[in-house]
Amino acid sequence: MKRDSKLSGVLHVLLHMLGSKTPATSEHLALMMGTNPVVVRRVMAGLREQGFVTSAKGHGGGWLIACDPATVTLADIYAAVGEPSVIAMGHRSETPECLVEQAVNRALDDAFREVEDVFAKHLKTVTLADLSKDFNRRLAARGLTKESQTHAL
Amino acid sequence: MKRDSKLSGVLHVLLHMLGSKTPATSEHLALMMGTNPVVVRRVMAGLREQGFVTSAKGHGGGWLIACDPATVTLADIYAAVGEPSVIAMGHRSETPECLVEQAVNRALDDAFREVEDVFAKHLKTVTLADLSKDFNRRLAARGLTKESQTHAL
DNA sequence: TCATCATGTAACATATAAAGTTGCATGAAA
DNA sequence: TTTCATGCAACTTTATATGTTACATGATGA
Repeated sequence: MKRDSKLSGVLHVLLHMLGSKTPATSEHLALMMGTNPVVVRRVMAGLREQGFVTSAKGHGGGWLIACDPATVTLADIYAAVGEPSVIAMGHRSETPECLVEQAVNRALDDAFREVEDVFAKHLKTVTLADLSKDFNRRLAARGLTKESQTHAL
Repeated sequence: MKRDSKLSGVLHVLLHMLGSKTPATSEHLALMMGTNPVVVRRVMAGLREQGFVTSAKGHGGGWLIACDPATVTLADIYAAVGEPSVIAMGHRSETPECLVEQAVNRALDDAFREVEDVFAKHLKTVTLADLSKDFNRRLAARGLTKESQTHAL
């Protein structure tokens, strides 16, 4: 299966935007993410609906963070991008007549539910600010400033 | 992403085979699974390598269970089919230079690792015999015998 | 006012991976 | 020696995430 990278991508973009007072254009963000501006808009649209970012058209327009990174968790962002399934496995039939398959589905669903549960709980424990802190640790370890990193994309 | 249904499929097949003293052909099993005999052989090959089933060519040939269902867990079967990743999400870049992306990858990897761990542990707690028991409960609930179900595919 | 810039979005194209299919080789049983 | 079954490689199909094009909408500033 081709893996969904929306959560990864949007987190990347959000972290680059953190602290910036000037709007970032989709094109600028797309360059950072190594993708297309339309893809950025698509995924950011979900965040805008939830009020985590704002967008503005025209000259000087673009995207701005509109939330407190210390209170927004990865679970919130995950929800905002549509909660793409974490699970890469499925059943051969979702509503089988065969009782054997029903038993199999049941057993696997138990496991899948547990997995989704653990994933959701984990995401709730990490805030955007936590990610930012980790990023700054990495910067410091290289003896760089936030600006030098930002400007290098 | 298209979901991997190898584990689901092979469990279905195994449960149908449980208790049978006569070999089941790939074609027969494929009919049960609603798929192609070659697909059955492909996925059963992994089980054979691990010694969970045997196969025989020629007249009266086919597949037979070669393990004790009470001691083989879903984790064993999962391993035998090649441990397809449970996780449907990924990073935009596996080895990013960007420190922001490194921080994001790290955070998500933590979650992914936990998920895989939980999944593996869960599978270890369920044996083929457990599945079979659940199947028989379902049969009884319908007032059927094992034979009537088997013959109806 | 109008040229420019940026988002909004639909429609279409591409890429990737799982599953399905075909064809033929191999070997066992009748 | 014919038939039946697996073994397996190569190819096709399908699903879905991502990328791309094109154009509408609306804001800014000269």
